[in-house]
Amino acid sequence: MSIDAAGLLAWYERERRDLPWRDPAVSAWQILVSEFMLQQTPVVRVLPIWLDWVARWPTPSATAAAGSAEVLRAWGKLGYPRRAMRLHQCAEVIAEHHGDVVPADVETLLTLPGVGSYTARAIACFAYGQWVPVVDTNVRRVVARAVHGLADAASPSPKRDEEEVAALLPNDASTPMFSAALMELGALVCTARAPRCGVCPLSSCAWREAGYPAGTAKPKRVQKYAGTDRQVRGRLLDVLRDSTSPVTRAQLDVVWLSDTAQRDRALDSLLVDGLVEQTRDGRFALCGEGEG
DNA sequence: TAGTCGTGGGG
DNA sequence: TCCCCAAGACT
Repeated sequence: MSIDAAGLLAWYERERRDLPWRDPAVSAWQILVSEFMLQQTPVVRVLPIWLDWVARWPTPSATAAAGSAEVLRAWGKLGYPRRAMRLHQCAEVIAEHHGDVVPADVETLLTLPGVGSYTARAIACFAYGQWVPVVDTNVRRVVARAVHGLADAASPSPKRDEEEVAALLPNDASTPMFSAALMELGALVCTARAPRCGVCPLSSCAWREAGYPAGTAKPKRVQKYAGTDRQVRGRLLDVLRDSTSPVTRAQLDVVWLSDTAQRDRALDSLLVDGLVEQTRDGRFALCGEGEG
């Protein structure tokens, strides 16, 4: 079974969200920035950060010229701050080795820090209009349901997933819009929880035709957040983002009093990740403080 | 391959 | 309240 491209595209024209990075005037770099920010992060939280970001640093070289500490501050509480460091590194590589132009081919894109199988293809497709499959969690879910009649996608397998989606793509200039529409359908209608099948534009869906069978996949264990090292890291970084001068160990210690071993482990991991650095006098700061 | 890595909103 | 989830990458 294939996907009803005509129905999908008509629905997309009608219902698509008016997201700023979809404006045709937006540069490949700014699309790349949006893709980094959107990794595992809802659109509504990315919007304000992205708007400020591209106004402040519109090009890779402008981003590279900023210090990584300022980049981490601009990232704010978007989450997964290692993405901000990788975005900064990505800007440096593009500025230094690619003439300040985002590469257009998937192979080269895959060499960039923080660019994996999804992001490389999203840039090639949405920024450069290339015929390449773009497979994110939304696309995998839509295909699992509409094509295979399954409630949930199997565990990701990039090569296999991309081959399968490639076979569904239209062989014309509508490919980028088709991929954007598949993702949009997964985000707005064919959602993970409480899908809105009553308003689905697809003329055929294997899952619907099978009577919406429940999923059989074993429930993937959801990772807790409260009490984890990630929460401790978040609190430590919060202190460092709010201070333009290095802070003492004591100023960091107060954010996590219940488990000192865990607190030490979290701080050490931030140092290892290159998000935090220690000054010669033993205080702590965001990495790259004073640069840029 | 499975675990790690933030954060906050909604059911 | 608690739990699930949101345009993944990396090890």
